[in-house]
Amino acid sequence: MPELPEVQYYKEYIDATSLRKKIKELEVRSRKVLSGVSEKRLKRALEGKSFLETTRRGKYLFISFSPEEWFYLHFGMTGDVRYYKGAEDPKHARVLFRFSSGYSLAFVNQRLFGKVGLTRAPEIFASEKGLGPDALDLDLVSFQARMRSKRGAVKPALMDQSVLAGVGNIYSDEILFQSRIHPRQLTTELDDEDLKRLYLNLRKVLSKSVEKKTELEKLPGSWLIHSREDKAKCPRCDSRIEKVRISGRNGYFCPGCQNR
DNA sequence: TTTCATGTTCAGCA
DNA sequence: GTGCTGAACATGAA
Repeated sequence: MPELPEVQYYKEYIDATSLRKKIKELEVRSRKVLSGVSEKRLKRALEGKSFLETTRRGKYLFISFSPEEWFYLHFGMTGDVRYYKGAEDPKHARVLFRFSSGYSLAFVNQRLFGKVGLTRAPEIFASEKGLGPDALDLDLVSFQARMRSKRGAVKPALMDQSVLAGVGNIYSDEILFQSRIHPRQLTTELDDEDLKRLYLNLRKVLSKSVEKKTELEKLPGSWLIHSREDKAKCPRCDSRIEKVRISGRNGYFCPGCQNR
């Protein structure tokens, strides 16, 4: 379940569990998730080392194990990380770090759309991938400029990882709902005020979700996230939620709250 | 049995 | 080049 808030949660989870512990063994259960690195090279790079620090950019999570060596993870549509003791490995564990303490850290990724690999630095990786600035590390003026640099509908612009990194399908719907902007509204039709509202709601939605530690049921009842279903009742007005297909993804919005 | 799913990437088209 | 659509990737739930 990985958009920015979930990945941020995994980062904090790793910080709390897995730093400065010696990696006795690295186990690759599915080579499919390896990106640009062989199992052999990955094992050689990491075994005997310890994780030092973590950072996140958009939906990518980075963990250093020497000053210029970073392991990165991307979850795709499914997955998380799990830290546990003993031999009971979680289902769909694709890469496992065995610490000498007897604990393990597992990269869990059911659908195998996830990727892990190595890079010399998160910034280098981000520029190679064309990743934009992190959605929570962006000021209003740059947000406005970057959104305007992208034409077309506002929803795909929000989700474009080269414009800003971290927002996916679910949170883009939430941000647009709270900003009262229709997902098909063109970015060129948005004025400074619209973009400011969008920016403030983006920060609010993402930071509140980070705070609730991915427990969606703890998010306010006024949020769309609980009603992402065609013909569901809008949490704010009497309209019914509608489904729209935009850029190959299904989005949900309220035709009453979100006018064009 | 069919459709759909919190992502990314690529081909084809206007 | 830009934006949009559909498909592919792999697995499971409804």
